[in-house]
Order: sequence, then structure tokens, then C-alpha cells
Amino acid sequence: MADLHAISQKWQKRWEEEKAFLTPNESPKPKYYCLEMFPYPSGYLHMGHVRNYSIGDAFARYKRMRGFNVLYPMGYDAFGLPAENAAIKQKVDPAAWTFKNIEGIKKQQKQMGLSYDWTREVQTCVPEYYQWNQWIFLKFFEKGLAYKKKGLVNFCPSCKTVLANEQVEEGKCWRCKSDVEKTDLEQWYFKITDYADELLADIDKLTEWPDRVKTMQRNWIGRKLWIDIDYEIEGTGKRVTVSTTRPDTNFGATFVVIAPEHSLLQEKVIPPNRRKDVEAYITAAKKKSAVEREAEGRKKTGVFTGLCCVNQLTGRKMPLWVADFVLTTVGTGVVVGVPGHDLRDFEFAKEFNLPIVRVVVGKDGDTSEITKKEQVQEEEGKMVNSGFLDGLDIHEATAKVMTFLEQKGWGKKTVRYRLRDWLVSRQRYWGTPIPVIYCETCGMVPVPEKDLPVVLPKDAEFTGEGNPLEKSHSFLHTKCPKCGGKSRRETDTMDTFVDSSWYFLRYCSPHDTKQPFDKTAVQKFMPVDQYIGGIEHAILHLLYARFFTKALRDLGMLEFDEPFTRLLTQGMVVKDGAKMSKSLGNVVDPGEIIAKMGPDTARVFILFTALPEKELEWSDTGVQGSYRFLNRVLRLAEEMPAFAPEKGSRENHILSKLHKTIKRVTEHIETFRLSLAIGALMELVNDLSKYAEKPVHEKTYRETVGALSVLLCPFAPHVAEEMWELLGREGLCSLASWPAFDESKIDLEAEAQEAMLDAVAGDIRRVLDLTKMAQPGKITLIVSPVWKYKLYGLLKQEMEKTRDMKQLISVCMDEKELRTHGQDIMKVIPAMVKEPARMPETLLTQGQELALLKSGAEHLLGLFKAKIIVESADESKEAKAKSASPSKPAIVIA
RNA sequence: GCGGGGAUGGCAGAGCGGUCAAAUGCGAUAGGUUCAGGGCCUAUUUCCUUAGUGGAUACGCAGGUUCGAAUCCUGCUCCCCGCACCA
Repeated sequence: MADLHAISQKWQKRWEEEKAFLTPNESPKPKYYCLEMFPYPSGYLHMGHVRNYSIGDAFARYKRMRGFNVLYPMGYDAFGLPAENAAIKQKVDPAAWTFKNIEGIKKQQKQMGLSYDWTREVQTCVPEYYQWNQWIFLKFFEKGLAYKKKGLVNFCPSCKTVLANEQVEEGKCWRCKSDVEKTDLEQWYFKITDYADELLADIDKLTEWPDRVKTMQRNWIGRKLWIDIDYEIEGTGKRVTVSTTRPDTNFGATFVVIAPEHSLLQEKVIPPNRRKDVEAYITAAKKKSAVEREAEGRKKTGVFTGLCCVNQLTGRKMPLWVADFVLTTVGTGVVVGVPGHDLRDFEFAKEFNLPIVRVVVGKDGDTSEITKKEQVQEEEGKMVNSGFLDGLDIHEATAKVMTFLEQKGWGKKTVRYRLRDWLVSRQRYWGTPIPVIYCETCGMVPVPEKDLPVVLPKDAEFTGEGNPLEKSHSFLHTKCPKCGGKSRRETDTMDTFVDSSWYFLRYCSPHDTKQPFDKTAVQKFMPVDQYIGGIEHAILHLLYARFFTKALRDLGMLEFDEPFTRLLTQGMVVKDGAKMSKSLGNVVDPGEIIAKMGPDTARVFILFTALPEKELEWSDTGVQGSYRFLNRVLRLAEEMPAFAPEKGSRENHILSKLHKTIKRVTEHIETFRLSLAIGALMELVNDLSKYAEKPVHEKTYRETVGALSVLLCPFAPHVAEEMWELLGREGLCSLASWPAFDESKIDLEAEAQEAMLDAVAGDIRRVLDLTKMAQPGKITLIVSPVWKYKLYGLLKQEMEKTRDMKQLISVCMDEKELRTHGQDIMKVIPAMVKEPARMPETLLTQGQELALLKSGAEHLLGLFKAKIIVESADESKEAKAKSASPSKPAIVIA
């Protein structure tokens, strides 16, 4: 077995020496931007990374060989908590820790033989990069897209910082999984909600994104038409505004529920006799965390306020309750209870004995009183007991009652989003300082552009208590840019997702010192044609990057709306059914595989074993298989077979196979079915090995193996280069052009079948001759049922309609029929009928051609009112006797 | 609960109306190899039959459409993955 690791080192050195993969900004070739989500440098390369880069590199290499000027860069998302935690625990400088990790991961990436243009490397933790975060922040601030406000925020007690809504998963911190607390704090936000409509609408433009991701984003943005309805609170002169998306069921409303945190409850509206109970409930509810609420399940709690509202539609008095299942963050924080048609309302009504009214009859037709939760009809049905809405479908009813309520002045339609503004400030050190100063006299002052960057101080101390920036004197104290007076800096830093929201623009002009990116360069390379990364960023990063793109466009810096044209979300790498993790002990170190069996083995295994989107189950024997495969391929170039002087039918076969393979591999790479592309290569290798067992035509063999090495290059570039060299080819295989496939070569195989087809055609001719003199009912056609008749039904139908050959042909050639039955087949018919002996040039397989011939024969027989009997060949000894070749169908004229 | 995706040979995993007993890899069995082992090579790997050939079952279960279904339709069962007290 060859030393694939040594081979890889040899070629990596060559690539570097020859600067093989640099991307010029100016090039006559069309551009192609292929990008992988840049990694957080945690210190080691894991299989998920290897998979990500194997996919991306294969594609980038393929596009490069197709003649594109491929921008394929790499960088590091280098700010973040782990560095700071390391600083606290190990007393190291977060910067030093991060740079060390970057060097480690980069070394491994280089060992993989990835074809990045390393001169474009970007690191987000250096001032040369993050000053532009600050610059963009200032631009956003000027436009009102960055603002500070006090409000209920998510706080992670373990990370000691606030989190964006997108970073809270099931009430827990996305990074450390601690329970998130809700606290009232003043924080910085980006106004992503300004773009909610466009972010939603433009999802439709993302035709090459996975549906899953698009659905998740749509749901996250959550645009809905609501109606806010005002109810008078009896005897108080006050009003309460409920909000709902389902006013169709309003005739069934029997109570109103208000969230415990609602401001109305702070006004003195509660009757004195109820005040104590209500206040006790509110206090208890506020103490409960989101997780505690969840732990209680759906069990409903609540307290009656002693107040009532009146439903204008029915005149019904509706008691006003306080309950914690109603959330202040949704709608107006007050809901109208329709227990017949909302499960939560039903549970609440059951708990507190509130009346339940049916206003919808569902598909089940049940009109009885609603007493069980199975009867609660939420999704579909027709209105009943609802006055002017009766008989309408619930959706029609919704529209009608909304308009009605608005006309009456009782309600107001409102579009609401689930999406909230992006909370970007973090109380941590290792991030981009927010460029704002607080002056004792002038108040909040943004740092002037000329004073950027605001650099992280070196004198910070990492105690684990509080934000180190708050205690760094060199950082904290400064002069007011306006009045020169005493002032202090903002100590919050930016969410690291700010860094990753525009890094793909920076790659276009990575060394620009005057601006975040050069507009001309960006205009040239953007948008990213192919983006590859994990599904875990379906909302977070991908939504933020889309927002940034639109915001920067409105600042006049970009001229496109969406950053990523095509998105591939790769699947996870698992072992023994679980995600690889240190704690489970099922981690396979890529470095080890690379050292033992070479990077190409790892790459081919990963790409071959599963389609990129799917989960990949790690298998050590599978890795062995890939290793064997690469050795077999390499041997094709190492060990030349015996040569024969002449070309023969075997050459036809191998060339046909080669061109079929080129076609398949090309199509499979384009559609990211990389495992199938490699499978096709394996087939070719199998055929080549067989071919090489006997003496081969040298030129054909060398050409085929040469083409194979080019086809292999995206997946196993080092082995491909080695083969290329062994074959004595010039230059680098990586820079060779992608082979084109030749349809006529693919058809070569058909030639081999010619003799047999001639024989069949001969039979048809005999049928034709005989039918001329045959008496109706005297001709029997015996056909083996092995051959299936694609056109059987069609022709049989046509036989009944027409006796005219020309007419039949024109019917057969009808466009609709062509579409239905396939152009390739249909175009054969006229040629065959005209001159049955000569087979037309088509892409038909043997089976299709024979089927066609026979259906043609049957049709002709039909024209002469002959009798056709189709039966098994072996049922007729005569048939068997007359059949010259066993694989040929028997056509017998009796 | 809502939304999305699946169920194919011993395993993983293609195929998405006819060239399918079904790519490719793994595993298994037999044979070969200047072969210790390993590696490498060849053949076989649903069942029945044959000298070659052929036939019968098969692609979660039950129906349906079609000359023809792993592929299309309907129902069922089971699995996975997102979101979730969003009114």
C-alpha cells in the first residue's frame, strides 16, 4: 500500500511553491464564490470541520477546473467566550490563547490539502477587522439601526452576560445550557425588526436554499395579522386591549385573561376585596422562571380580578382573570378566552368552571356540547352560534369579523412579528468594544470615526467576576470627544454574531485599511454562490447575515439583497448513533486518520459514505474501504498493463464507460450528490481493473486513467496529482480542465449490439413482407415477455383509431406524446417504419430499442388486421428453436 | 400539539414508471496469490432449477392506477428531526 500521507505532503508543498490556488481580483474568467462557514478556533479540528471542508474543497476544486475564477477563502471567528474562560482558568491572555489555537487548526487544515487562497485569511479578533465592526456600528447608530433601551432581557448566569432571543433554546443558554433568567436591563439592540417584512418576503428569492431552513426562518420571523379589540372594564372607566389572530371564534368568548406582568394591574383597578389574592398571585408568578413554568406543564393556574368586560358581539359579561399562561411578550399580553376552540382556554375554563360555548363545527360534524379536550376544534370547520358569521368557513369568518370589528371602531388590525430586535451587547471582554462614550456633561456620545479603533486593553484582569473592561483604567477613562470633559467608555462588547454577519464581504478585499470592504471587489465576487455549513445556523447566523446585507445595502455600500445564493446544510458526523463528543468518548481524531492513511482517505470516506446533507455514521471499516479504493486507483497509473497494438470492442466499452462516468460525475457534483459521484468513479475503476487484466490499447488506457485522475481530483487531490505525474502529464492536475463528455462515445456500446439488432430488424422486415400477403388472423407473433413494451398501450390505442401509417406517425410525434413517452423513443418510430433495417442513432438502451421494434411490429400487424399473440418464448418450442441467440427475443411467424 | 423528513438486501446507502434481484462500500463464503498474519486479486452472497438458460418471491403493511410499480395515488403502522402555553 502506498504511503498516501507522504504523497499528500509532497503535493501540498508543490501547491504552495507554485501558488496554485491564489485568486486574483482581476480575471477574464467568470467568478465563483465558494464559502464554508468559518470556524471558531477551539484548538483542534473535529470531524464536523473535516466534513465541511471536504465538501467545500471538492466543490471549489471542481468549479476551478470548470474554468471559474474561484474565490475560496478561510478565516477564523475568533472572538468568544471560550478564550475568556481559558483566561480565567489558566491565567493566559485570551489573545495569545486564540492565536495559538488558530495556528493549530490552520496547520491541520493545511494537512487536508484544502485549496484556499490563504493570502485572504481573516481573523475577527484583530483591530484591523473589528474596527470595522465599530465603524458599521456607528453607521447603524446614525441611522437609528443601533439603539439602547431598557427592557426584559435574557441573562445567562453562568456566562454572566445577556443573550439574544435567538441564543435562547428551550429556556437555556445556547452555549452552556444554563437556565436563562429574565432581567430588566438597559442594553444595545440592532433594529432587525425594521427588515422583518423584507427578510420574510425575500425568503422566496432563495430558491436554492433547503426548504427546512426557509421554513425555520419564516416561523422565526412569524408575521401574522392580528386584531386588537378594546373591551370596557365595567365600573372602572378603563379599557383593556386584547389581541387575537382568531377573532372568528369571538362569539364563543366567555372570559378574558391578562398576564401577571401587565401594566394595567399596577393601576389601582382591582376591587379592594380581590386585591390581596391578585397581588399574591402576581408575586408568585413573577418569581417563577421560565423553566419552572415549563416544569408545571400545561396545568393552568390563575386568579379572578373581580372585574368584568363586555363582549360587544354577544353582550356577554366576561370575567377578567390573571394567569401566567398568558405572556406579556405576545400580542398585547391580554387574551380573550374561547374555551371551545383553544386548548389552553379550554383547560383554563375546566380548571375554574367557566362556561364553554361551541361556535365551530369541525370535519367530524360533532355539534354536541364540548366537554372533552378532544372536541376542541382549532384548525378547521364552519361557524355556528355566531350570528352573521354562521355557515362561513373559519377563514372567511376571520376576514369578515375583522373588518366588521374595525368598522365598528371596536378593534384594530395589526401586523405583528415574532421576531424581536437583536440584542447585541455583551458584558464580556473578548469581543468588539462598542464605540460609545458617556460624558458627564454631554451624555452618550458615539466615538468619532477618526478615533477608531477602540482597542481592547492589555491590562484587563480575568477574575471571573464581572466584566474585566469595567476594571481596566486604561480603557475605561477617556475624554469626551465633544467637550473634552471627563467621561468613561461603554464597557459592553458586541455579540460575536456581529463579526460573522459580514466577514464574507471582507474576503473580497481582506487587506483594505480604509474601509470594511472595497465596493468594487465586493461587487465582483458577491453574492456567495455556494455557502456550506451546519444546520445549527439556520436562524442565528443566516438571519443576521441577511439583515446586515440589507442594512449595508441601504447605507449605499452594497448593491444586492441577499448574501448567499445557494446554501448547503451539511449533516452531522456521528459514531455509534451519537454525535461525536469528548464526554461520550466516541471522538475520532482526524489528525490520526490523516497521518495513517493520508488526507485523501479521510476526504473520500467522508464524501462517499453519506450525501452531504445527511447524517454520517463513522465506520472504521468504511475508512479502510476508502483507503483500499485509493490504492487501487493509484495502481492503475503505477502498474501499466500489457499493451495490445489494435483497438477492439473492449476499447469501445471502456470509452463508453468513461464518458458515461464523466457525465454522471459532473451531474452529481453539480447537485451535490458527492457520494454518488464517487460511487460512479468506483464503477469506472472496477471496469478499468477488469479491462487491464488483458492487453489494452495503450493510448486509450492512458487517456482513460488520465481522465479518471482529473475526475478524482476534487475528492482526492493528492492521489490525483500523483497519478497525473505517473502518467507523465504536464502541470498540475488540480489546474487541469474538467473533461467534457462525448455522447457519441457513450453510444459506442450500442454498436456492439448492432449485430443483434440487425437480426431483430430482419425479423421485423420479414413480418412486413409476410403481412403484405397474409390473410387476416393468420399471423402469430410470439414474443418473450422478458421485453417490456413501453409503447404497447399507446400503439394499441392508435391502431384502433387509424389505419393510416403516416397519420399514426404524426400522432406519435405529437408534442404531448413526446413529452409523455420521451423524445428519444419517439424519434425512432418514423425511421424504423421507413427503414426497419437501419437503427437510428439514439440514446436508447437495448431494452428500449427492442421494445420499440416489437411494438412497431405489432402495430404493423395491426394495420393488416393480423392476430397478435404474445406469450412466453419457452412455451413454444418452435420459438426456442428459431431463436439464434439466447438473449434475443423470439419473433416467429406461424 | 404544529411543521418537516423517512422506512430498500446481513449493515450503511443509491435508485424515484420499463435496460432492477436493485449502484457503491462494508460484512460473509469459497478460491487464487513467491500468501505466516495482513494485504491484494477472482467468484458467490433471496429461494427453486439449468450445461448455458429460466422461474418464483422480494424494496415497512394493506389496497389502487398502469400493458408494466422499489418508483405514482390512498389508507395504516413505525422511526427521526425542527418549533412549541404565539392566543
